[in-house]
Amino acid sequence: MPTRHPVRPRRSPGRARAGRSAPRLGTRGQPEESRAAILKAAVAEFAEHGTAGARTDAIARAAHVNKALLYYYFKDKDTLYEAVLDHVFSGLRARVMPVLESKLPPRQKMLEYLGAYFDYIAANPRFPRVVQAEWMRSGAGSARMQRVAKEYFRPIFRKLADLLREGIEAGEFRVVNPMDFLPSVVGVIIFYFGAAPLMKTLLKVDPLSVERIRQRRAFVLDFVSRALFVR
Amino acid sequence: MPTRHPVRPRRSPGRARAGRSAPRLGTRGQPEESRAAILKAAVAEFAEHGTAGARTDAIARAAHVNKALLYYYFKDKDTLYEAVLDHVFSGLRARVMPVLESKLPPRQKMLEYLGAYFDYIAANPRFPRVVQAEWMRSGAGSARMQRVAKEYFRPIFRKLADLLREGIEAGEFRVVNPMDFLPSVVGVIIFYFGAAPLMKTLLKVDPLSVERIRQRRAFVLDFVSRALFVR
DNA sequence: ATAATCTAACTAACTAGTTAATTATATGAA
DNA sequence: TTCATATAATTAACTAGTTAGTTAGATTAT
Repeated sequence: MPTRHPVRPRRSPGRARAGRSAPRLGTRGQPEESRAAILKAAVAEFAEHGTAGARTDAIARAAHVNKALLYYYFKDKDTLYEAVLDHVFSGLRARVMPVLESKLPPRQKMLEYLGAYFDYIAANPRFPRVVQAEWMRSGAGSARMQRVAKEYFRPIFRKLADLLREGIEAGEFRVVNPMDFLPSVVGVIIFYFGAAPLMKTLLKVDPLSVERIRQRRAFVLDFVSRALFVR
Repeated sequence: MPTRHPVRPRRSPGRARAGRSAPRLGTRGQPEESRAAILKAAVAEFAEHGTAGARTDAIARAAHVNKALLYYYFKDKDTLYEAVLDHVFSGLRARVMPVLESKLPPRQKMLEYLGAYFDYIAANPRFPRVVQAEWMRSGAGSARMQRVAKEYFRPIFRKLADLLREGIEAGEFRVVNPMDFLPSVVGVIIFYFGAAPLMKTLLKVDPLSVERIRQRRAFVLDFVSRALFVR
């Protein structure tokens, strides 16, 4: 028979983890911080194990929070994942939209966009993993992804399509189909970080070292520039 | 209490799904085909739901096979997934290595490689999804991924690094770090297929139509050419 | 017969989510 | 200032449902 009804010595409730150095989140005081800790832990857990593989217990543990609190702040696992997606993509949008709405000339605007996108991912190398997992799901796109697409990607995509048209008309860009060019760029930026663990074992280099990331950034901008800009 | 001990009317064993049109695999006759059917179903299931989300019941059902047969051919879910990885990557290696071992001049060899890679993925658009999920797991790379890396990626990577050196020395390629160039190329090729569902909802086009794939292929070769080849 | 191929039914373990409290703080009346 | 109290924040322990994997046997070609 399995070990149901564990007879562990019970601590008096509400005073768990007495001697810990952790600042004892929650207990009326740091609700914002508890929520944030849960979200942060969720990002890590979803990134590591995917939507289905992520364990709510593990998230709660990593956030130093009781599991029920997770359901107090977020309706269920799915809602939590949705919050993670919003966190990731609203962050991206916040970095990238100002650039796209600026009045820079096409060439410069494109370079600024690439840099902003790259920097955001480089600062949060886990994010690609969080996304990809769901990204590529279900033939027509789940209702959830539909929402994310409309809320975050459509506006960015529109601006970028405008930028491409503008640059092409000005004779600065080669003629490219946005449907081909834009996912290619995202692929170049994102894939490196996804493949980082693999590269670490294959080569003997740390693909995420500061120096490497600096080189990588330069490479990406150069790579895309050569493919897009008219010489 | 849950519905344990279901009292469904039992069919005589060994004669399940009587009136079905399915060719009734197995029962001493088509062991190869049963195995293949399981593997094929597993590819689809792992692609759609990831390692953790994939359901062995669903795989068995899709393969028109009893679940226990799945464990007869494959030790466990993990082993099945490993078989899926081997299937996917050995196929890739088979397409790509002959090109890399040929005696074509660098420029042409690179284009042939790109085309071969692209065609393999285009013919199996589910494969990127199967891989990515595991691809980007666990900081240092799981023991499983370690194996896959050594068996499939290292030889391909070596040949490609040689090709790059050769092309650079011949003055045909710009000077690029393989660590930057190669993952970029893979990203460009793969990402489009992963993002296909999303693009389908965002735009009103089928990203996987024959015509679209033809265009995409040309774009990818051109995109990479401009970034790599000296003009 | 017998060994390879295949199956219905089962179980042990896991996991998302719930429940019924418990604690701390802010608020406000006395 | 003090004390009751509402309520926001938090928890230990539990449960219902799911799922990987097993068992004990049934077919069937040779």
